[in-house]
Amino acid sequence: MIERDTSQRRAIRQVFRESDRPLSTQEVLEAAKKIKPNIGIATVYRTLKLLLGCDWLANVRLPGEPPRYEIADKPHHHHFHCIKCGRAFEVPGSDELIADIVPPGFTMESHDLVLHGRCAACRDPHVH
Amino acid sequence: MIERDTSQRRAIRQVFRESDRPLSTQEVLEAAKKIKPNIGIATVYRTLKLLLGCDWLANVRLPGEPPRYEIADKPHHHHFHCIKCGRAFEVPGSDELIADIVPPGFTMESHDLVLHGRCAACRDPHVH
DNA sequence: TTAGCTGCAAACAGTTTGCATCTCG
DNA sequence: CGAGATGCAAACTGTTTGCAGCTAA
Repeated sequence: MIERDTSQRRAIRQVFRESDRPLSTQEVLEAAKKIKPNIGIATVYRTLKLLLGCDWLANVRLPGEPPRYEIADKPHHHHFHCIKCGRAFEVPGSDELIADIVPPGFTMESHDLVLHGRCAACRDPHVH
Repeated sequence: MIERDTSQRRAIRQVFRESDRPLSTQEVLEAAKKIKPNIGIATVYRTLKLLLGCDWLANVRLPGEPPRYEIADKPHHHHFHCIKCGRAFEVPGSDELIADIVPPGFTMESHDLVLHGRCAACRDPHVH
């Protein structure tokens, strides 16, 4: 799927390897610019699509948020979306709980669970 | 919150009252045009925002899908998104289970849970 | 009558695409 | 050298906003 190993593509993969949370397109662009200063947004979009297509990246879609991306080989987990700083975090998955609520006759193949609240850094409700 | 009862706003509320499923912006526009043919898309957006603000409408956001809206008076529930027919269904909420996985230091205020799979009508994997 | 609402079109924001140039292999 | 990748800017799509005219109360 990946045809050539260019410095731009190397920079984008490095950005994801060094991140512990899912990144939006803009976050990828900004981080990649620190490695390859004149990389363009079109290259970010094209590379994200490429890395999704070969399953090197996975799409993280929080309802109502622009799409984010993370390396695809992570173990199953859910996401926590901070309502103050807007960042997304990983939280451990617990699946048996969810299987119980599938209605009779329905077959569940996957699920998305997103928690909304304040992350540890934004926990004080008096500060904003 | 609603200041005036105009024919456009009446048309949009009628559309939701007569729908048994969440509607996207375009679906609202098309249905409202049957009642008020020259209603504009800007009025739809403005009215949806207004009806969300006064909690007459609720936002139904399935990850990766355009936003939909439904009348807000429904009890807490999750959605099951059928990967074959694309329809969204309600499933009962089960909240205590989810509180357990919030990481230390984080504060959860709400959550979104979407199940993906086949509904009872689409359960046979050989048919498509 | 008049504050608030509407339709239109222009403005915006996020994403994709066309193209001349560049570069990996 | 040449196919494929890049950066730029223009094109697109979905949503918001400015404004002159309209309408509910």
